[in-house]
Amino acid sequence: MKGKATSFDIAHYAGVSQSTVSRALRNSHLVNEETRKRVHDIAKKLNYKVDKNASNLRTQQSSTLALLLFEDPTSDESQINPFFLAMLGSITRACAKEGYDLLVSFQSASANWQADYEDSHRADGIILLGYGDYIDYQPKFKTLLDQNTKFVCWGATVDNRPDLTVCCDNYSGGKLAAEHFIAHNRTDCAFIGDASDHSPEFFSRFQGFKDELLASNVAINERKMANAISTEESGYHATRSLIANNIKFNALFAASDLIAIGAIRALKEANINVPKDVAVVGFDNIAIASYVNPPLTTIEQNTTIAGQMLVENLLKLIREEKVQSTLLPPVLIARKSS
Amino acid sequence: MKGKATSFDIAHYAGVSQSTVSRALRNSHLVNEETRKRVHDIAKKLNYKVDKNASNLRTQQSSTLALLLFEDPTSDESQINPFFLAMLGSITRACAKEGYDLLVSFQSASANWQADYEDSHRADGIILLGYGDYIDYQPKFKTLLDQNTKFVCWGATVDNRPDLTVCCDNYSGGKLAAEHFIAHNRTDCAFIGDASDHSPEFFSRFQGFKDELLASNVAINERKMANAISTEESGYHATRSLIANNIKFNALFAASDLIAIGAIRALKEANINVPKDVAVVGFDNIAIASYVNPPLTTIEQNTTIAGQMLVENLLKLIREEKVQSTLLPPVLIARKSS
DNA sequence: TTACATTATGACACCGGTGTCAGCACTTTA
DNA sequence: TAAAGTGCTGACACCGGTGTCATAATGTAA
Repeated sequence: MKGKATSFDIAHYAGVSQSTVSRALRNSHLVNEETRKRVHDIAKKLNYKVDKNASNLRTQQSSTLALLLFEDPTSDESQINPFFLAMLGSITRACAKEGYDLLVSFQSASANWQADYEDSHRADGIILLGYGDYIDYQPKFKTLLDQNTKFVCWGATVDNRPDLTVCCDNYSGGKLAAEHFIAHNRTDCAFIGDASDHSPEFFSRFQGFKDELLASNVAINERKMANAISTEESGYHATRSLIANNIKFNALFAASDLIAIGAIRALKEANINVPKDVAVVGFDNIAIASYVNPPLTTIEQNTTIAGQMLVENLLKLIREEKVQSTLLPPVLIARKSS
Repeated sequence: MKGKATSFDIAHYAGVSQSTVSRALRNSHLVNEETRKRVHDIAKKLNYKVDKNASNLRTQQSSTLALLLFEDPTSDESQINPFFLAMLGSITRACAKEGYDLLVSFQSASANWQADYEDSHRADGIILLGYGDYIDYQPKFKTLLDQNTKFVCWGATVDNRPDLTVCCDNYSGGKLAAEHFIAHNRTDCAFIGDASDHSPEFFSRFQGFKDELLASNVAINERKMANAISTEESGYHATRSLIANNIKFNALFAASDLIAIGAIRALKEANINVPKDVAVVGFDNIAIASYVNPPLTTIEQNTTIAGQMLVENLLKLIREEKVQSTLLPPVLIARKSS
């Protein structure tokens, strides 16, 4: 036998038509039990596998989802944000469970990204994963919607389509951090992240944090805030600049764990003790968080559930079923950094 | 326009035949420059994308590679070995650079894993990634070879086919660790990993370690060795059992960083100071390694180059080009744990 | 003017499945 | 016994491209 076996080969050996082979292999009730079995046996013997290209072409669907991972443009090429890697793991698993394959692609968030996996019939739907830059994305989202492309995104919201977003309840997460500080009498708070609406997730975290503090009559001083993107480097530099400007605080809320880890490095360098002088709380609960010194208190986003929800919601969209807006509850994981 | 545009739609608008459209879009020199341009313009206007299923079916190739990630069966479902995640990142990037898509699939190493992506024409070749269990894999490898499936693997070797393996020079890596200990006068060494030939990568690391020590007339005591798979938990328990048995040592070589991190936890719990009482060296240089306390000295495997080589070698196999056996040089990264 | 390249295009088979329709053999109902 | 129903199968169009071959139009050499 040269090349791979086709259904015609099986038909030949089984003495039936190719149509019958196709039906038999898909366990159609239209075929006689005995021929069904014979066909299956021969298929196994020939190590036959359905040609997905032919099958997909005919049925116009691919049993495949595509994952677009947007990276912070400034992040080191070789290092990928560990939070997204964890998401990738759970998405892969969720896809496998649903019988879908997963195409993975990295995209630079700043670049003119492409989502043509669905256009080219390689995937039935697309998952967008990244710390969304709200404003730049909207025109792209609109194009996708216009083309009736099925997609869901993590974090970033799509105008008028809350059902397309799966997201941690960042606002509540921010409140949890503030509650934690208040409970420990640390009310001289700093914030590192991006408090503009450019980065919607960070923004919500900050809002929740601020509002909860205000509810206890504590205001956050604007000078005690510094911008950072979600990298260790960026958190380090932002914290250093606060310290350099002689800004004092006894609690620090970082918009992500990587930022928090960078912040702790900067604090250590300045001989500021964590948690004695400054309590630090991060966000995400990435794997590293429990290994750093001191172990990082953080607001956990459950990546297992998040990945599952993304896949489930996307499949519902593909099947034209109704999808609910999905907001996942964050949980505070107390460790020694606070 | 209902549904997605096809080449026939373009043909209609351009007033040419579908054949010409197909040629024009692929920039065949057979079409007139002017019509080529007209076709391209219309395609853009209709947001036309080639149907990959149709194209792949006809050309019998998919421009896609599949990545099978084998996990240690005992590892926590939600946590994926960070070393493999780093590899996944670099493989994804390497694929993108070569114009290939990447299908990702997780497999349980113990289960009866499937590599039918190539059989079903979903991928042109397969990359196998995992801490290989040498013995169980060989029959599978044979099946893949018999079917003329193109594949490369990380770590595990394939009988008589060194060209199918991309691998860190684990033996030299083990020697580096031993050299490091000898240079720091720490010759009472323990080893945690799997020194049997069940786990070929760990085995080579141990061999190099042992041989280098022997070259300095230092023998490693069999009692100072404990088995572990590559998880933090496993490293923790293995180290605890050494301590519980009152085994003494002033240097510890762990077969992977995760094991080393678990080992450090166990040592700390037993009030054994790292690095003062015991110097620890790991293997892999995963992202976490530089953040743990103390920062971990480790033997780095360059995942960026490794991923590139896997993809490059696989593409060469697909193109039926000659492939060289690929052994990547490890580098010792000295940090505070030693 | 005839013979022969060259250029640009269209017609058509083909990739390997899936789904529809027709038809045959056989059973059930009136 | 004719009509209607059921179970199983084969023929065939079709999905949307790609590659081959034939052909028409034009240019070039003999």
